[in-house]
Amino acid sequence: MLSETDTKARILSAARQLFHSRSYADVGVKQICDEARVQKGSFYHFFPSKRDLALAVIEDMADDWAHGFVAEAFDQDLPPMDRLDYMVDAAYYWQKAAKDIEGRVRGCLFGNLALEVSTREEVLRAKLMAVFNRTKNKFRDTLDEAVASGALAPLDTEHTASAMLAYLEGVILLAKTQNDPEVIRVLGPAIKSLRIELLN
Amino acid sequence: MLSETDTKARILSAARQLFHSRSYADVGVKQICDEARVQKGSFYHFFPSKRDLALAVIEDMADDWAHGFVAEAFDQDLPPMDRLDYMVDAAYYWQKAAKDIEGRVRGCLFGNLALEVSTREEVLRAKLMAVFNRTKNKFRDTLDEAVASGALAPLDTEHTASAMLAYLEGVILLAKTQNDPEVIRVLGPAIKSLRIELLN
DNA sequence: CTTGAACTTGACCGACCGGTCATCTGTATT
DNA sequence: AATACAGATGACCGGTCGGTCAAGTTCAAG
Repeated sequence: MLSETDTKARILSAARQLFHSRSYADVGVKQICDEARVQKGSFYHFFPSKRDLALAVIEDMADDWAHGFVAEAFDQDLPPMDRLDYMVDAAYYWQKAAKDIEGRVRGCLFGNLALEVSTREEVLRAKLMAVFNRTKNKFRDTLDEAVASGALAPLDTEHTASAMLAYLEGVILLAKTQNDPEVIRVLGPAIKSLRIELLN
Repeated sequence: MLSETDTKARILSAARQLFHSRSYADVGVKQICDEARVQKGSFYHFFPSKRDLALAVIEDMADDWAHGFVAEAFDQDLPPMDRLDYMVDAAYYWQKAAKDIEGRVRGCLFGNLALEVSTREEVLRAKLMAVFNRTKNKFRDTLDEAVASGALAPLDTEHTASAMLAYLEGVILLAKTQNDPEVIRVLGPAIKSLRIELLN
């Protein structure tokens, strides 16, 4: 037993790709199945609904993301503030690669989905919020470390971390709207200038 | 002559509302027609396609927006840097109103559409980019004025303006994902801390 | 009173939507 | 060899999609 064909993985991979370069509502289950060389019935054997597939795609991507370049960017061996630049660089190169290959800046899958489905799929919204929260915590830990080491003057690390995440998403949004990854390279580094002061 | 029924206006209004609280792909022409109390055929008398409707909605909204609170926020009588706070406040109250009424933070219509359709509707992407560009120019003019008056140390106003717009969109994205307008109130004011230095 | 254009109506189109299901196959356990 | 179950198949479902169209209706200009 142990089943383990790669069918489920193929579906996830195809769905991720299609959701990312088009959108959730614009991609049908049929297209995903064709792309993954799988039959409709097989699809519904693994996923009870399209929504559940999206949920799985988000989880899948969040894992890859967390163990991929987020892990690299937030490498403990890097000076804290350098990690922010690393994060921006990674975003730039990733979007640039997509543009070179597909001709389109695809933006951030999480950001894309968040704006598209938040108002009508509560489960997905909550999941995406959790992903953002985890990322924010990475930023916050980095800022805490920078403050502790004296590389950064004390500030409200929790909220500044949120602000930085927001800025990164905003910059990627603008890059996608202009279909130009250079936007990220030009605007990205300013993430380090964001500050939210401590109250009291 | 001069036709002038309000049919077209009703369609635009219904479409704006529906696109904003759901999404472009998720709202059908039929639903828009029902909401506007108009027949399908009438719809296609005024708009050659759904895409053209979206284009008109964006233009329509951009006008209201420009003559509405953007005009107020960028009021020449306000001290330049105060205009930024005004802009953030306006975003906050607007999203809060939506949340109080519909129970959902709807986010920015332009940002929502930009992430949803940029990769597959070039015309819409270009239009949205133009709207963002005009807004960025408002920011830039404000920063130029602030620098001229000595309220702000010299910096790259063009790029800082873009950064501020990106940040605002990012903050709204986060607020929508958390379905909580307070995010805007907490993170918003940090828009003034963003800086992109002049080269050389 | 007629013309013609602006506008409205609602039936209709083929394609596709998300989802279901009975049936079959392949394989691991008994 | 018999059982059982995960997985795969493809036809099928009602409904909706964006869009079309021929046939009205309304009304101002000639």
